[in-house]
Amino acid sequence: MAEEDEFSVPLIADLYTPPALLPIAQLKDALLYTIETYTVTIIVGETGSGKTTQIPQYLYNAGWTSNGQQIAVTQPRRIAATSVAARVAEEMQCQVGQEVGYSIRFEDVTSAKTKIKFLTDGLLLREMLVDPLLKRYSVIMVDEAHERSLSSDILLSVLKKVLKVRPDLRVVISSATLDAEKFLDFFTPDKDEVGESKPNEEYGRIVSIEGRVHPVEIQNLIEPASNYVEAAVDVVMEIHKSEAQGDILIFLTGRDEIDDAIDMIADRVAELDATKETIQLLPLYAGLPSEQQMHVFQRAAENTRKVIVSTNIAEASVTIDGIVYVIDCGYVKLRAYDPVVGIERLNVVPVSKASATQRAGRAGRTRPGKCFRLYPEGAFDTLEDATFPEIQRSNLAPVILQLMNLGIQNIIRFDYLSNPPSQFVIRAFDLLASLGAVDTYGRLTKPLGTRMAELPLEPMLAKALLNAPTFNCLSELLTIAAMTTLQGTAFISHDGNTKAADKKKRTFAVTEGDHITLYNVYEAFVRNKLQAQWCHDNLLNFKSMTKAHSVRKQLKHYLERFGVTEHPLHASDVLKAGGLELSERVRRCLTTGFFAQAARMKPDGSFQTVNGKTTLWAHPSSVFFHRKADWVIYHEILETRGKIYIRDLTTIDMDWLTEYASDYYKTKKK
DNA sequence: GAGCACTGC
Repeated sequence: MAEEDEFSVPLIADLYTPPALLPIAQLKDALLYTIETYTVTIIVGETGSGKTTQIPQYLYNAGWTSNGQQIAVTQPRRIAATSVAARVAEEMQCQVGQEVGYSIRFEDVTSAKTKIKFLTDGLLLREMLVDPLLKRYSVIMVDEAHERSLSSDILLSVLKKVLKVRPDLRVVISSATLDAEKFLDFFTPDKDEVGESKPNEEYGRIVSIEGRVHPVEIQNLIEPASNYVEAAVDVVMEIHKSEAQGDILIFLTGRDEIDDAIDMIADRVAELDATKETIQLLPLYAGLPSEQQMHVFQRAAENTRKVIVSTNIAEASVTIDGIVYVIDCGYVKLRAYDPVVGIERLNVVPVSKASATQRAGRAGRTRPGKCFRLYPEGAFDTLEDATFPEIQRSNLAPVILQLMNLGIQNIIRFDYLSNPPSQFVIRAFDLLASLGAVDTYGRLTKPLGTRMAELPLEPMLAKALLNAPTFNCLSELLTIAAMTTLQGTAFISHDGNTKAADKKKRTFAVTEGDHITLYNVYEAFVRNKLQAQWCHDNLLNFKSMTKAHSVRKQLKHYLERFGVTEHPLHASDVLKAGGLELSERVRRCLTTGFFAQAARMKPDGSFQTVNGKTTLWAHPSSVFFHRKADWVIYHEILETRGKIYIRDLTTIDMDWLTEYASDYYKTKKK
């Protein structure tokens, strides 16, 4: 499925199939005919079919860009957009940025010559704010639509609307077998909208392209594993003892399980005969610093079998060649949103059939492989066909803002691929109304609501940032907003030494809390000239800090466009701000966005929500994990293993809650 | 008291 979206490693000649030999080449004419004749074409392309790289070239050669329009190909991930653009540019013998280019946040590598443009689906949605009918494109290909990400679902919905006005536009959707029909049904216009000349079956077609992968033999356990980590370790040792050479990829659900499995395998390996083939153990998860992630791509030493123990990141985002054996625990950790309490949870749930199939396929990229599923064969049939769409598991406030800003009036009756539960929509509207982004008629407010929608930030943070000039702390809020988007990745620990990292972190910590601590970290980074070495010495993630720098710059541009700029503090401003200290102004400003996420510390160090119903805990990364506090607001709340953690905390006065959100707290008391 | 599945603008 995601054969092209891998880390940008150099192409290895013997893994590269010349385009003319790909199965898709035989279908070229049929494909072009279908796309020309039908408005929507669903491509069911297996792994290795070459759909992503070849179809845009076919369309280009067939003249779909000769009238000055472009072909857009959307990807769910940045890495995919850049690496596929590089591959296609190479095949077309041009430089990336010429006929073939890509566009992702912070990086637009396109030019006036660009005809084929790869971009993230989220960015294409943003483009629609400027070009609502996407007139610059003749064809839009939405790749990996079966993953059902929030932005690709939304994109497909708005494309359906665009097609009603632009019958000349062609939409190509790449999907897995199981939901091809669903996509086609979705795009087929309702009966009353279709004229005599265009019966439903004339609107779209499904085209299947076989892949070019090796067979993977599936083996199941007879009984369900009582402990799948232990079962996985047993299977690794069994493979190592009795199967031929080849690397092993294990799918587990999280970091703790990965660490446990690695310890257990290491113990078992120590008992082995040292003269025989040995095992190299490699963890893989998103939170791992990227240098360590890169180890999984390195060839193992002589007589060494690589065993990669991974989260779901290896299912589609990271592709590793040379895997011959896959061990699939059958579970995945997924986010679920609880609209009643307003918190997100991370739950371990059974994978879908599509996921299980994709995981197994990871064993057949280089040669025939084997997949060991740690559950009985019959259990497969009980799995869901596809992973629950993200839109049914998420806080919808950002989505709703975005849809409204695209001119969608009726959010409840909007044509979703899968309807989000109405509870989710109601909760999101409540929040947006309390922030002043929508009025009592459910319309986006101007300019506040539209500006919040345009900023690439969550609504609460966007609101606080837009309020910053009032508190004369725009520069500070820009930094804080940029740093909180890093989601805790600023601090790293070399070789798992979290003690040292915590100690370093304390040198930046302040009693006001995490936001101002993060501000101090960024300020120090800038004072030290954005140096990698300085980050390394202070146990900071250089890549993350550089990202914060880009985000800050981008946010600043947005605010300048809105006519909101930083200005020095004049005497009159000081008076307007009540002559308050900077840190208090920052904390008050944050409260104007995050008032709905307030809590009070109890003597035992835990926190309680305003309504007293829920117990929360400071995340261990917070300065309040060790320190005392009274009232705080927090940026993020997440339940994991039955305990609710809050992250990025800042102290406030209780009075500020009613000062800045009197309506919100009045209605809550009722 | 002890942690974060995965993306993206």
